[in-house]
Amino acid sequence: MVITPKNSSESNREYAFRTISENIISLDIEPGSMIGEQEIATMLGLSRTPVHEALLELSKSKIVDILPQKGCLVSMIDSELIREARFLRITVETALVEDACELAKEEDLKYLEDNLELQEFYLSKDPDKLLALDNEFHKSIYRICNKMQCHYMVSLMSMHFDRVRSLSLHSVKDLKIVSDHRAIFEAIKKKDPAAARSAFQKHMARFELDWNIICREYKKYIAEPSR
Amino acid sequence: MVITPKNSSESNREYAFRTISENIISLDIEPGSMIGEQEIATMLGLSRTPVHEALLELSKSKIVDILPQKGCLVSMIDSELIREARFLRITVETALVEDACELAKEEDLKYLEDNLELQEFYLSKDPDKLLALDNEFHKSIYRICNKMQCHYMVSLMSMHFDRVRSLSLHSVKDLKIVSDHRAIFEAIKKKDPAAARSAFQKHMARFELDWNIICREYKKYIAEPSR
DNA sequence: TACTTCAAACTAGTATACAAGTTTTTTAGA
DNA sequence: TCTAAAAAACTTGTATACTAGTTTGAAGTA
Repeated sequence: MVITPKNSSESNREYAFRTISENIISLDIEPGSMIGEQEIATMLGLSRTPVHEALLELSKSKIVDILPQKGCLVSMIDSELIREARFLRITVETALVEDACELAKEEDLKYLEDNLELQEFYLSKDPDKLLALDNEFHKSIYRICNKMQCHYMVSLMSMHFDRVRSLSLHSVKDLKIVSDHRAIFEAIKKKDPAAARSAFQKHMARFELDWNIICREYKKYIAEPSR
Repeated sequence: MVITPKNSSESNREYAFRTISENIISLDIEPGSMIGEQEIATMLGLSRTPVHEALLELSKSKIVDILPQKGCLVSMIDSELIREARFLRITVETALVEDACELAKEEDLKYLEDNLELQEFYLSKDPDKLLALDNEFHKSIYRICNKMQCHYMVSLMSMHFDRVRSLSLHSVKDLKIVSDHRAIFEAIKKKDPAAARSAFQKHMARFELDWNIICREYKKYIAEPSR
């Protein structure tokens, strides 16, 4: 488990939530492993209470499964939940990129452009940095459309998806996501909703290809279909 | 505050969450009022802990606003958050009703039909019962499409919307929602995605009309636009 | 050795106690 | 009476203590 210092602006609960989330997404906490409240509390120098509350929130998205009086199971990579997370993101964000064509102001376009340049810079250098920029790019679309509450809900579910993207960035060589993002950006800049829509859907379709590769390489982390 | 007995299958935290939610949506707890953890804990015969955790979860959807060391504010009716909740529901459920045309089995159609008959029965008799059946109808669409995790996320945000629907059912006389639901059902039964889509969008558009009526009648509960 | 039983060592859920910050009330002073 | 400062009475955040249930492992029995 990777522990970063506590940000002065965050509460103990927020600190615990952020740290656990980061470690689950980065796979520093392995899918299928058990984590104890006391164990994490000790590592973070906190009591059980804020850790308990953080795990409670994480359990809402089923990224962890609290087994009362037993422990806290970090979920295996579950293709059904990833499917749901993808469905939600594709559905919501497809609608958003169309709206963004109308709503994006000059400063919004500037911000997206800056983000894209950083993505291009870090493309082959730092996968984790790229992932953070990717997330920020998508988040900006929500911000442009004044849908930050939706972003919170979608991002909570996206953790299932993010964990796999984390794998993907490290194992899949041929990355097209940055050029995808630029195509989406250009469509928004040209205020062309149809182009934005198709560029976004092309972007999200790419994942289908990667899934087969990931299944092969990380079989041990992938849940058996329950049916 | 209306207190129902604790269901034997639910934990104290779930009991607190359910009770507080129900009272916020039914407006038995007034928008803009302050509620204390201790106060609610005493009413429910619990300690602060499970109540605290329930309020924490509610704060994630911004239906309550926890002010540290001050108290817990039940949010005013906020048109921006309602807009977001509606956007999310319309976007997600429009996609779902299309999919449902393909995925609905005989037993699913049977279940929807039964629900519809109950809706028709309670239409002019019991607004709260009707609201519950309405929610169950929409939830069934998620179930048919295997998207229950999405349902949880959407429903958490929908509380803003639900609170207004609760007003609407009591104050708006001309209710078309049941016939809307039947139109959606018939489209799914005929496996006609285009018809399902348009029936659903017609259903959700209806709310625009009611909003003006609600604003007039319940002005005291509606937040000032912050901008 | 293999199986049972029971106790000890874990787990999370919840109650309580205290810490830290805000609001309200009281009191002192003019 | 009015103002200002201090203290008391609140609030939530967090730590700790206890409860209840699960797992584990050792002791006892065949």
